[in-house]
Amino acid sequence: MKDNFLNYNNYVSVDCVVLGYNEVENKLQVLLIKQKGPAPNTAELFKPQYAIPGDLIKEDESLDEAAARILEDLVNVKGLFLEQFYTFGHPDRVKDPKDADWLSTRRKDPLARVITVAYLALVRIDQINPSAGYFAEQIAWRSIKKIPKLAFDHNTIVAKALDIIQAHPEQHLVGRELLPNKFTLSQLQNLYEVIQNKELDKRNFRKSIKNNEYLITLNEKQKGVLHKPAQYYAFKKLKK
Amino acid sequence: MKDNFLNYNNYVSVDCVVLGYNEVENKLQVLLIKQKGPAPNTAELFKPQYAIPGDLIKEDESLDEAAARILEDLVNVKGLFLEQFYTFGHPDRVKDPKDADWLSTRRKDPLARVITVAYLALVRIDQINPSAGYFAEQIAWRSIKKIPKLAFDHNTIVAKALDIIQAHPEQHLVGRELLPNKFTLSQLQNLYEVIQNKELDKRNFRKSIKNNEYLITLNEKQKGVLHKPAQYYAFKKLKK
DNA sequence: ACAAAAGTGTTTTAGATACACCCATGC
DNA sequence: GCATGGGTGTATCTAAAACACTTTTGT
Repeated sequence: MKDNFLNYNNYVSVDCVVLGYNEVENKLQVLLIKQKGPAPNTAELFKPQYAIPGDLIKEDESLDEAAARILEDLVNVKGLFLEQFYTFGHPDRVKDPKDADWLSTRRKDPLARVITVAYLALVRIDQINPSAGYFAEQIAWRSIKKIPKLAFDHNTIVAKALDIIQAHPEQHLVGRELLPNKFTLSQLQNLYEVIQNKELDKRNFRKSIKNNEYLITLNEKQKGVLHKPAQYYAFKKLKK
Repeated sequence: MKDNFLNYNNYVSVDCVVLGYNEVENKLQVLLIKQKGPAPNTAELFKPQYAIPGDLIKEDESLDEAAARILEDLVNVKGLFLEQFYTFGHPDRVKDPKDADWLSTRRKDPLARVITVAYLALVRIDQINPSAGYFAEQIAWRSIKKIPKLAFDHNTIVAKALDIIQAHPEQHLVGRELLPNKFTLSQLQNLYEVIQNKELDKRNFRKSIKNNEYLITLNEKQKGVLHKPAQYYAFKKLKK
């Protein structure tokens, strides 16, 4: 039982898989940061890697608050869909030699394990303004189909996030975050197709979503398009 | 960024919601422990509470290994269904005065936050042999419908575990853990009814499970029962 | 022969799938 | 008038739900 008096030296972090939807190209992308060197303009001493944004938790904040803080610092947007999905804590997850360099500049004990609680965030790429700065030298959006090698076990974390969003049955929750306030049924269908990674039949799609009824028909149509203008829709407010 | 050199003092624990199925009474129960006093036979100085089994993680073990260790120490069974489901880390989750007493005997810093990674385990009550000992003064099974007030935020943790098992669509995974190697369709139906907390129609139930096909028909029947003997079935092996 | 649980089919309903043409607009 | 994406209906199949009686055994 004495053991309990020791086991105290755990770093705990929150990492965010930020998925952004690019409506124009109809792609899902992940927000990556390029790790910062130990001090400004010393980046050349370093081999910076791409990583997902994350940070150690602060003493007085909950995990949800930490995730919101990281997201806010990075993308300058509040109140988005944000959900904890898994915790990664293998003792070796920060022991890869490729990561030693970065850790040595950031940790009192660079060899100590880091347990990380992973969150999934959904954002509209066109609506946010990610800023390199506190967290990163640079930020970059990368298609979920072409994710580079990432720091630590971040590839595993991203893969798990993608599994989860694809398994998620209540996709209108996802739609709420990734579409503008008013949108056409084609926009909605495109989004669902990207998430599910398959094509959907237009008529069947419209039938099924009109049954499930989380949509309201606005009384506004597209203007200035060179084809039949589409009806705009919006999501019903969620009760509770 | 200096903050990172501080945030080191986190206790990390793993807590296990052990759900046991009692086939005879057809009930789902949760395994609870009664907290141990600071030393043998000093329990009377204490107000021991019920809690779910958990422990701080050790330096060299993964979260999954910690969960398996806790479960093994407690119920003397290996290799059961065991799944991480959520991490609880609110700064106040161990700050309730009711818990101060226990913490003061177990922690170098009794006020430090404890982040706990929660696991769900499924066991057949008749197959295991939980032992009071290392973890607990006593152990107790309690029906999921009558769970007492527990230490820390353990009521919240148990509630979340129950949500998850009920939402879980692949219930045959659950069945594998909670039924004997050979079983009748009525046994399977009883289990599903308890988990879903509703009655199922016998004919429809049999139709649906025979479609989904994860069962094999054994060539053995019940013996010595005072009614028509039932056919035995088994689960197909899962391929990886 | 009776008590007890096992076992079995049909009908109805709702949702999923497959599939092809006309419509409104800008240029 | 033509190019562009928007919008619509029907037929078929599959899955879910509702519902009642006969069978096999032990005593």
